[in-house]
Amino acid sequence: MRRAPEGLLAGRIVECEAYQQDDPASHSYRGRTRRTEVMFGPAGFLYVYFTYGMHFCMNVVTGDVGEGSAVLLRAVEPLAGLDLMARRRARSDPRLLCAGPARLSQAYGVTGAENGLDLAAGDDLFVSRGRPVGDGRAGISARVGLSVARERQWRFFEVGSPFVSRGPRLTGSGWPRS
DNA sequence: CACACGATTGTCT
DNA sequence: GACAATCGTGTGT
Repeated sequence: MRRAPEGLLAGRIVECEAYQQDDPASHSYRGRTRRTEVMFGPAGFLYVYFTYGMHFCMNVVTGDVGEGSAVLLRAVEPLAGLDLMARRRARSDPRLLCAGPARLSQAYGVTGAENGLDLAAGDDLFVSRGRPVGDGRAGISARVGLSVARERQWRFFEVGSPFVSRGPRLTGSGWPRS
């Protein structure tokens, strides 16, 4: 849920990935740096990183203080504020509003300014329990876009949802098996 | 200080 | 499927 001056946004998380410190693919793998500072803080805070010179991606910090773990939010099923999302994304197809970590951040208006935000502190940005993924609809696969640690099946998504991002490119054109 | 690269996306072939 | 866009970050000299 996102409450901003421009309007109210709501969505249901349908895809995410886990990253922890003992994980070559994690930003926290090589220890604490200025960029990964938030990852090593308490759980429930927002870790936003900037990549490819133009994109922001958001994570929810999950571990104990000093640990360096987080969950990357990769896709959301838009529920409210689709018009605002469409304006920010310059696209109106609901399936392309929040399907992908950078698309999601753009639709939600999340940038580096939100890095380190306490998700439990107020109602500007937070995660709450919504409609759960149905029985047998929880997909598991390797994480997307990595060149290392491909053996770790730490991507979780709702099978068949039109709102998830594309599957791992290196494994072919189809969806990974659940 | 120099340099290679990235938890991506959009567009074109 | 291929590739450009675009710059902060981490590493090495």
